Amino acid sequence: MREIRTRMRQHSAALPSVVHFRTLAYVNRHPDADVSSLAAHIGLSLPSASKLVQTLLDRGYLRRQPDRIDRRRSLLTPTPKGRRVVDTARRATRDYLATLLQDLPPAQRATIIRSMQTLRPIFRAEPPTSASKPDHAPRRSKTRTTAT
Amino acid sequence: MREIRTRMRQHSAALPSVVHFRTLAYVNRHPDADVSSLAAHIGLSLPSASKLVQTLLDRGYLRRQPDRIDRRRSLLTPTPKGRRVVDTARRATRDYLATLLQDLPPAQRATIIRSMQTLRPIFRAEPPTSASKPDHAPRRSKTRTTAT
DNA sequence: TTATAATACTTAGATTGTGAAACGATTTCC
DNA sequence: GGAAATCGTTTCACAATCTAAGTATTATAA
Repeated sequence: MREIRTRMRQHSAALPSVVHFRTLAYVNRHPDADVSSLAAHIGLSLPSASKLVQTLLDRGYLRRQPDRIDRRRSLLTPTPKGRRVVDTARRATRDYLATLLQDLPPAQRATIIRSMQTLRPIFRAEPPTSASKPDHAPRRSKTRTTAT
Repeated sequence: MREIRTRMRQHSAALPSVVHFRTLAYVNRHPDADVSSLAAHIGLSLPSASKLVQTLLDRGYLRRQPDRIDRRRSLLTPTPKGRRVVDTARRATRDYLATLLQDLPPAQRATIIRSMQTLRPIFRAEPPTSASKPDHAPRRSKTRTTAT
């Protein structure tokens, strides 16, 4: 499973860091994303998320617009370029996995598929317990919500 | 699967970063570990690995001894404390997963187990392609073996 | 209505982790 | 025995992160 991520990174070309990629993936999936929710999702402090957004913005992966209703918020949306990066990486990963599994006898593939179907809802449901999915964020402070 | 890691980190208490944890896990599993092989495994440059080792050494997780045969090498071994950290995290993760899956009907659990047995050798075998399993290492240089 | 508090974000400064380059020590090869 | 390769550390610069402090906006309440 670790290899899945490695692959994703290898194919995401211009996007250096995991954090960058996760940010784009999140923004892709959440049309109402703002800086705070991003910070929570990535497991980053708000200032860090703010700078992260700024860099991604500078590099043309992201757009930032003030929310019309609450003008304190910055709404985040991917640019076409940003969307392309995520799509490409996803596709590459899928292809890689397909290659890896293509020689398995159909029965075993079926078993795997059934397992995944069982596991998906379980892992989808659980994460809330572990706060805001702070996968790659050490968070050293006393305010730490999650990691370490 | 991401959650597995999150959990491991949550329970590893005093060990802040993923890199630190992976380092200890590697050293635990490879009695002949030296700085270079660690760097390769973690996907870090040699200088970074060297510093990483120094920190872990300062914090009492690791020992470093010159190799008797080749005195250029520094052999790395975990201290009891380092071993404990890995063991504890592993156990906690296992318990967590067990809890998560305990309510599944036995048939489904069996399916998952069979899947894992199928997948394990595949993922064990593949990684070489992606160089030295550089999971969490962006590696910005031209010498980059993997990431970005 | 206006003042106070809370929220969303940004900026500033310090710390840490990383890599490249350069160096020292040791081993290998000719 | 000497050149080349290997292993590791040190030095320096840069990027990412955090905390603390500041700004702007919205919510609350007197």
